[in-house]
Amino acid sequence: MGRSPCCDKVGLKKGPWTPEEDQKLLAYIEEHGHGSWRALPAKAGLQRCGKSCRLRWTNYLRPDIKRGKFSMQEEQTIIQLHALLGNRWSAIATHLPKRTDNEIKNYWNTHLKKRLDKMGIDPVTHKPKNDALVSTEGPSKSAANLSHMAQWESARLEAEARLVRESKLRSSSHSSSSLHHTLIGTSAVSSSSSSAPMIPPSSLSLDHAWNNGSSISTTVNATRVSDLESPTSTLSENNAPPINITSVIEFVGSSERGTVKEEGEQEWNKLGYHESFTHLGEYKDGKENSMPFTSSLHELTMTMATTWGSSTSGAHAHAHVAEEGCFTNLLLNANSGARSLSPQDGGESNNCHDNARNSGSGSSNADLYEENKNYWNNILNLMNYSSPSDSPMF
DNA sequence: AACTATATCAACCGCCAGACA
DNA sequence: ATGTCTGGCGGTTGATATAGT
Repeated sequence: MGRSPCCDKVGLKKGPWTPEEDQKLLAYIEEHGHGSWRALPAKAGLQRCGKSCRLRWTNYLRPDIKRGKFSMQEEQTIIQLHALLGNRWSAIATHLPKRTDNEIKNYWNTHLKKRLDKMGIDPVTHKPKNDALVSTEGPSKSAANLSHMAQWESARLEAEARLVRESKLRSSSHSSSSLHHTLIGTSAVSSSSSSAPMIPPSSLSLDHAWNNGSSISTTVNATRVSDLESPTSTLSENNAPPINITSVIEFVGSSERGTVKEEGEQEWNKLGYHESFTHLGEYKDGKENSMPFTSSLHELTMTMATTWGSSTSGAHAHAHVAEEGCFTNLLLNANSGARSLSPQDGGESNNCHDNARNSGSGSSNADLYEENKNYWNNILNLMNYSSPSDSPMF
């Protein structure tokens, strides 16, 4: 049974919106909230379908949208999240406040994908195209781990989104149709400022459970989140990392703590990417959070590969992972991450890296490290030498 | 100046999942 | 249990802008 169209297409306008239409839509939503998108066009006096109105609002008219060029930090975040989540633009957008999924998608397709491609990196797998790396555990081991972790991250994001929706419903049930409430409700995640929590209080229990569970299976059971669906995993449950929602949020928030210059004024070298990866082991000033977010996904993948890969049946190593929240800590602990990228260096390291090292399987892991290091050095160096404005890649 | 190629991005389309009757 | 409605998502298109010849 096919579904009926969202609205009667006959006589409805399509194509670019006029300022007058924008004004009508804005005025209506300011006064009444959007309510039912299907019913909105008639009420607002627009010859558009509800879907078109919703898109126009969410992608363009919403007041909490940041427009203009993406900062280097935003680019970095997109690349890393894309490596983790794939083309899940809405999920990526939740980690880039004030950016819409459509905008991120466009930016990826027109800028970042091409850039990675020209660098010889497969924008889908985020691996070098001529990747000949084959670990002794098999070529798919780390990929499988990453995929598995991505599944959990995806599930977490979905659960998070559901909780946001629930919170939105709750808040809307207590509100009139004022724009204020509408805005809060429709952008509970993406509109958060650095001082505002990105997730509703209702998700804290989930966060807590994710953080404290000793295994995914018990964690999920303990949360009693009725609609939290576990993804179908290709690995045993014991390999799954706990996901720290708060940490992931902080990871995004931390990227905003720094002075983010708009309109592409930032440069990679100002962020210290180049230095952090070319002077491994050095620690600029020793202050926590003083270095911008430099943790690489590839390093993360590497660490997961070594940690999980070597602990497939090792409860001990897994317990470490669960307790320390390695995944998100890696995202967060840029400093220690940069310090301890090499498996051979004698510098400080966090527990995750200790785990990776202690449980690693020798030379194959070292090779993997080298491969990963080269991969991200490539990305970061190339980006460093090619600011968007003068990039030879465009 | 005219034409063509390429880049950009707003908007559309089709599909899906959840809610609801 | 089933069908319909609705909102949301990701892929794609097409109009416009810009660069190159």
